[in-house]
Amino acid sequence: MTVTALKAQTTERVRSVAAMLEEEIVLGWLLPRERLVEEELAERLSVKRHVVREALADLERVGLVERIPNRGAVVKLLDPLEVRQIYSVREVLETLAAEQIPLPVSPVVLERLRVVQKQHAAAVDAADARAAFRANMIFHETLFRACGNPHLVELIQGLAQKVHGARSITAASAEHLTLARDEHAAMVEALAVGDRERLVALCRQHLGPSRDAYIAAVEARFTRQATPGSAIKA
Amino acid sequence: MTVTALKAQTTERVRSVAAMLEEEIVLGWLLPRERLVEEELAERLSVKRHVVREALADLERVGLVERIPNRGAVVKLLDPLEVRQIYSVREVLETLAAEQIPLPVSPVVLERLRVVQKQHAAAVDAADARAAFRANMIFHETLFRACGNPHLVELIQGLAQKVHGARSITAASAEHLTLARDEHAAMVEALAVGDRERLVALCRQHLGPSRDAYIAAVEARFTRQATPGSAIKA
DNA sequence: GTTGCCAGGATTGTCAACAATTATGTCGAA
DNA sequence: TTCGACATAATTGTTGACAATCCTGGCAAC
Repeated sequence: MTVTALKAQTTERVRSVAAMLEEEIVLGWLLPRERLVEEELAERLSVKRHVVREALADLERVGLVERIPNRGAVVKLLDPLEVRQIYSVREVLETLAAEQIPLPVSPVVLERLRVVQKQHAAAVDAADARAAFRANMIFHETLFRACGNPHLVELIQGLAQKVHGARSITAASAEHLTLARDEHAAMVEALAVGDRERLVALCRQHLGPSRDAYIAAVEARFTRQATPGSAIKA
Repeated sequence: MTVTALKAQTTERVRSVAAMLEEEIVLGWLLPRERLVEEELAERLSVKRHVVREALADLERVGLVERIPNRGAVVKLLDPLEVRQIYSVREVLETLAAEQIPLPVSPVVLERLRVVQKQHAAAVDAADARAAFRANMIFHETLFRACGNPHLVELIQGLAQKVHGARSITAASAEHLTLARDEHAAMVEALAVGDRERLVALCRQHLGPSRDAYIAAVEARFTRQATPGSAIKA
């Protein structure tokens, strides 16, 4: 739909391509273990192979993609243990950030959060997974940025990216999206009334569902020797 | 001195070059604000420009280097605020890791730590800054790995890398090196006797000196409008 | 004396072709 | 039929040249 890169400043195009691929992974267009062939992507995204190459290197650094020398890149499949480990660190960091947000929060931040939250809610109600994903990203960035430590925010975002591959399960699920929508609203409210305890609790709760859903999905679908009775279904 | 990359597996060479540059930054060979010209580095390190390019992209993502489109890369100068912010997160994460190390620690880890600690001590006593730097990196990686969460370790290492540029002040200082040496020994001891509280306290203390030294050095040397009486000296 | 402009040089960004490596498929022998 | 060697195809990795961009310094105009 949106032609993001028109005449970007070189390195911007790389970022743009990386972001597009990231979105496709999150939205389930690209599934775990799927091969990412440079030339193919280059043609599809209307950029040169060189750019795709750099973008894939970026995604590898982030942890969304795995690159084997001379064999190419595949979207990385996180095993449940890794997911648990990542989420446990996320919990600590997001809790920490929430605790450090100065209360009462600045009105401008609060207003921005309200706006983004409304956009997210609208996207969820319209079942627009892509818009919901984007609004969700912006919401959390805006929220955690209020803690005042950009490096902490960067870490939180990095960890979120790492499990983006895991989000393809929840990113399209109406149930999860509405839950997230309501939790966002609750967060804004807690922030508005200056209830830190509630805010922190909400942030912690917020992580659980997507983690559990992914672990359940992986254990049901992607493990090889598990679930001996059920053969491949779909 | 050491010809690290002889016939590495492509992507390994990029890592190798990035590591070399990182070392040169830490050891003060490359100073903040110094330009990193691709072709020059390529010739000096006997690799193609392409490899240097990717290595610089790596270092940019890590935060050691700043890259401006069409203008090239410079080693990043962290302002004191950033250093404080990074160290505050480091403190949380390293404390967390130390708290999660299962005690008593496995004998094999303890033995490995002892070996590395001895190497570090030897390097410090021999005033070999490079060897000390390497041993120091390995020591902390070995220590924190024992916490069992690789992603937490990765974050800790990433933050450590970010302030590597800041370490050029302390990495060559005999005073700081001997202090670090003794603290490492104390950590191993605390680990050996299973004294968690002491271990955590040591980890926390361990961070302070280099942070303070860097902030002091930056405020004395690199700020522009400060120190109005003293003109450029060297 | 200051400002604006243009040429020259240095450096990064782009590209397409080529080399190297790995996977795939076929054929023959046991 | 199964196994292994070999040829072939698909894909990544590398290279050098070229284009675009940005800084530098000098010169002229105000």
